[in-house]
Amino acid sequence: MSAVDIAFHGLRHMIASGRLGAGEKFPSETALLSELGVSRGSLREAVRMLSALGVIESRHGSGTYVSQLRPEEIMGSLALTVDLLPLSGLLDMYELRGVLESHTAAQAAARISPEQTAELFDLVEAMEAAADPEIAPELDAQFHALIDRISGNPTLTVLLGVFRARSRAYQLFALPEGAEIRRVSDHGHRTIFNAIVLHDPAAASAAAASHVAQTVEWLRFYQPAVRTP
Amino acid sequence: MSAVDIAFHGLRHMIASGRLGAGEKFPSETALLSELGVSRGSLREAVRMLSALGVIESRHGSGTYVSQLRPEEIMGSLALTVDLLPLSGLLDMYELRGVLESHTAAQAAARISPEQTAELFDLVEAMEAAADPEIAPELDAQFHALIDRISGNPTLTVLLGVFRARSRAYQLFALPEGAEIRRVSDHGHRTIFNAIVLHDPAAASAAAASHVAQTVEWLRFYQPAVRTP
DNA sequence: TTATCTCAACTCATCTGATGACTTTTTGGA
DNA sequence: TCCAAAAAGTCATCAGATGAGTTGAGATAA
Repeated sequence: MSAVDIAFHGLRHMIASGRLGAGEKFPSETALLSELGVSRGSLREAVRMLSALGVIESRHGSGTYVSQLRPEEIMGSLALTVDLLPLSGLLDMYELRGVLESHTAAQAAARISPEQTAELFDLVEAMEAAADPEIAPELDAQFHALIDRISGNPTLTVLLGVFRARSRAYQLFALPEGAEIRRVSDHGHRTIFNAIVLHDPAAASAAAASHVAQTVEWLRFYQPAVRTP
Repeated sequence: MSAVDIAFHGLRHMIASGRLGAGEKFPSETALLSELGVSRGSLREAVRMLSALGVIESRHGSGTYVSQLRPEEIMGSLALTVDLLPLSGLLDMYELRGVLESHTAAQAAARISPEQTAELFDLVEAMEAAADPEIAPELDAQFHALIDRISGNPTLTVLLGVFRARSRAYQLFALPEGAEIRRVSDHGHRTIFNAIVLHDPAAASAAAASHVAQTVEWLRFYQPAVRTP
């Protein structure tokens, strides 16, 4: 077991064993060095690992703390990695996304309030009216994010946000066929919207699944290159 | 932007930009130092971060490589973190698990082969017959894992495995009420099994959802302490 | 020629010491 | 009592040295 592994599991165990709870502060670097029996470099690498995973946070000048350990934060750690997956191996993940989108759409249909209905309506209208090819994808994301939020599960909201950001990088709307794709996409949004507003979970679920399936079709067919800013 | 951030995003960009593909080797530490303009310590911390996220791998004496970038590997990086979440904030995640279990059960019902049927049957029988309280949870895990595998999506298999490992740490069967819990649990398994064997996706989906919901009920009611080995 | 062994070069792993930068607490004065 | 400056504590970063594992070229023997 390497020095970094010792430090990593040592730190992790402090949380798993209940010695430290969410938000609590670790002993100082110096104290941890002697407790874990590794050098400062190894300890710092272990801290960075747990930090990348969203489990702990280091604050310069203050100390190192256990994070709030909220599921949505943990899922958020996927954001920087999902973008790196090649399109080829991504279809499994789209199946996952389809299942989850169906679920949030159904939940939203069951729970949406009048105020939220108005908000969602505004987004659909704005999306269909958007001429700017920069704005359309942004509204698209907002539309789906709002549905996720209405469904009431922050973890799912974050996870689907991660997936969606990945899709957006492909910029389907910017393809030569972008106009037609947008037309079909907007129609899909309208279908989802109608089902949700009518409080029809089954229809919303089916519409969302179909919407994702459509996206997968486009990606498989066009295989657009990712934008690398 | 801190030195580690510079190194982290620099490395990440080498993959995102396509300069390095899955399995390819990074330049040596020394070469990266001058390219990224940070010290060895900072570079190593950044490498560890990406390594913890499952994106790259360092091999002692050989070099640092991009991982295979398979979705299931990325999801696997959650294994060490989900176990740390407190029960209180875990219900959102169980909703996620319920949705996914329903899906894999339905998929399995649609796709199961005769050989797989026999295999699954053996597991159900063994589980109901298991007297040893150590073996029962293991067979339980195998039963669900097999269903996931039959459903044909490695990413989902890994993700659900992570969630299930989390549940197992609570050792419901070891409670005073364990015998009754096992009886109900085994009945749930039998229901799921029957639906899958009958190629009835809808029934399988419902049975799986109910099985997860039952688990959540138990956890909420008993709030057992985690086992910390 | 082919197979195997040896060793040098290359690579990551770890430790140590020193310095900088930021935050929090304490302290002293108004 | 309030506020600002000082001090203490903490993480951030760099640089150098040494250890340990891997790899491949070249020597050697079959």
